[in-house]
Amino acid sequence: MAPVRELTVGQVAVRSGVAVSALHFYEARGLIRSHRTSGNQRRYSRDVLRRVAIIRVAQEVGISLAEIAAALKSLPEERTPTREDWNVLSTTWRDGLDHKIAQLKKLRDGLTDCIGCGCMSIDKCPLRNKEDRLAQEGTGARRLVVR
Amino acid sequence: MAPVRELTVGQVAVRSGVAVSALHFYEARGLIRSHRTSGNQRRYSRDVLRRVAIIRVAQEVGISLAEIAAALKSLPEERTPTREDWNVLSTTWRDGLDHKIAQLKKLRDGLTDCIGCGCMSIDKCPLRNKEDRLAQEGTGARRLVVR
DNA sequence: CTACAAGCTCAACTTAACTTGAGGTCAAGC
DNA sequence: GCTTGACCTCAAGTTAAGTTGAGCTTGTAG
Repeated sequence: MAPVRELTVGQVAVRSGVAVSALHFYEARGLIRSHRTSGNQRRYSRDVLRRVAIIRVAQEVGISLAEIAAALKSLPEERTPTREDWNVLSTTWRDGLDHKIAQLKKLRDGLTDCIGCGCMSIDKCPLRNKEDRLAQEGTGARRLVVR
Repeated sequence: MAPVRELTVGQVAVRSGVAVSALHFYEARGLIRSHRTSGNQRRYSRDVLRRVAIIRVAQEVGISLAEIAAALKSLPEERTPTREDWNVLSTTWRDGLDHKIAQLKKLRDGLTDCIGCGCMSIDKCPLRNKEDRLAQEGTGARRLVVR
């Protein structure tokens, strides 16, 4: 088969692993774009596959569609994004991702050390940085804060 | 004031930073427990603060209430959980956390290294380990699902 | 002993992210 | 030319995780 230039919604669905209804939905939300045939059917450029891949991966790590949509705004609409375009997006997210990774590591490592420590006190305990003052004594808990 | 043995729902709310309605909700879902006064008001033992802290932290890293509820099942209902009890819980989650951390790293590193590389092909690319190969059917199964 | 903040229950509403269904159109193989 | 599967639109349903509100009860400070 000769290289397919444009993809139907069904093809995108199969190749991206995302339901047709979800693709419609993403389009309605402005995350992806398509143009229409004379018969009003959607056609996608191959770029859409990469976009959808990003959308899914980002979602899996807890980024909302709204945030993803905002980030994708940095990509050009008219042309296929260049490496540089993607780089901008990636650096936009990098800090947030670094933070999230750090948080998860702390939770993973801290869960065992801290959870049974009885340190439900002031902001020493990662699990208790709001204002609970009745308990005292914080054994060496690290901070695993959040957001 | 002598150390308070039991907490009202309002006190738990203030000290945990969680709304009263959310506490009711968690109780309905079996994540926390209370007993009632003769006048039908909830009273909580201090353990509930730690439970709620865990619930919030776990939620923030993307664990659903259902999963949290399942994990909390490993804690004893009748006595204050010991360090060992919490340890069981922590190791239960550790694998999931490890996996999630790996995912995040992939996204972080992959965004820069891979996203503009044109490698939307085989499983070399972290963002594309589903099966997209031009013209080769393959109704894709979803591979990179976490959780 | 009484006022009134704090509680209680239950139902309905909210947002996110989709899915399902109804009713109708398009396009490619025979 | 027809049949059939893929598409289209739009509305309504679904799940998670709560919030909001109405109507009624409790408990405690003065």
